[in-house]
Amino acid sequence: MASADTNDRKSMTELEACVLALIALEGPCTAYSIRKQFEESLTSTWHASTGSIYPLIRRMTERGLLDRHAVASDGRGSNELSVTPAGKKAAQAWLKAVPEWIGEPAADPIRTRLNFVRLLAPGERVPVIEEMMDATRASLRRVERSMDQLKAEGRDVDALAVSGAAYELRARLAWLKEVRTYYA
Amino acid sequence: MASADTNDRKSMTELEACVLALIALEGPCTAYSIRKQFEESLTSTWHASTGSIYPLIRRMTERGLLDRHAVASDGRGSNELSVTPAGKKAAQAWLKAVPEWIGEPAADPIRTRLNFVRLLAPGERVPVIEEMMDATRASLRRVERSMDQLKAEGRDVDALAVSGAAYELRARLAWLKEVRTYYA
DNA sequence: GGCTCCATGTAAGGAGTTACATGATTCA
DNA sequence: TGAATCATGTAACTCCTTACATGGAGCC
Repeated sequence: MASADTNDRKSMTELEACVLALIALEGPCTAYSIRKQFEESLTSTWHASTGSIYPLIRRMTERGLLDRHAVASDGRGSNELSVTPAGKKAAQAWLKAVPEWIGEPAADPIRTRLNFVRLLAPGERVPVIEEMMDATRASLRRVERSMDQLKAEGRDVDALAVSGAAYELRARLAWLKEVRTYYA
Repeated sequence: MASADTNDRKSMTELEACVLALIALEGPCTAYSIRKQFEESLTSTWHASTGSIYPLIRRMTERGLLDRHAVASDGRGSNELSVTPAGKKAAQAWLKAVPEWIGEPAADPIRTRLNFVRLLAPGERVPVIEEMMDATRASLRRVERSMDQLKAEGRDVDALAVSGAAYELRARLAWLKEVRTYYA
């Protein structure tokens, strides 16, 4: 049947797929620049620390998904990374194969915590909820600022992608407001 | 200065805190029942597989946060777990110490993927987006069903907690609709 | 000459996953 | 008596994190 070797490589982690897709989309770039982009990302989930990114790139190169070319003019040993045809295919396959679990609510540490808010003394609950609202509002401001900037740069597609986070944060705020009313 | 020993234990992971808070809230229960609760939870983030839950409980017991009592009447070696006073304090401290990052948008694999949707051929984008919408709708139905059931059981507090997920999913759908329009 | 950024990497360790292993209880 | 469920655990492995280590490039 199908060759278990070329096709059937064990599926990628989210981080691997994410890095691969990023390189596929943004063209040749260094590991360092990828790391920076993750660092500046609004969701801190993706840290892409050195200890994860360099081994990851080695793995992907060994699997034939990435190519690396030393930048001749740079004495620092810079490597430009680009996707191989197989790498591009893999990134597209990752996008097209929508897993069933993907529709699930995202893991939100605020929701997790609020499941247990009754552990606090009655008077302590509302202040905690309000701290969470403040943190969410601060985050929302950052997201909106980032959207404005992207729009100003004419990067409407990226602004639209980021707006997903804004939708989420506004929904969270609406919910927290309801929860606060309940515990007030 | 402050005793580094009693107070200063390295902060808990989300899973540890979650298990601790769960035991604190739901009273004595077995590791098995905790595992079941996580399995049935609507967010599959928390698997709490045997390989994580049992070592975790041992760690927490060693740290003096949990107590375990063998259930005498059970020949299966069942252990009832309960929180120690220190454990309850730790759970409350976890809830009260709202970290700055908590306001950030949650890591949503759908948002992650949609950042890269331009990697697909133009005709492939909308179908993928619609699959994601379907998956989200299915999830929303499950969440709403679960809320109805909780309300029917008079567990309004729990229903309110779950409704946070409904808010998030509806926001995601609204955003996906906008994205679909853009790519249509 | 020294500071900051660019750039790549390793080492030790933690936490979680899957798969395996074992055995009691309950119910048809 | 056999199957499903209750119940606890270990072993091997993967990935990620933090902290460390190294050195060139650009600028004042």
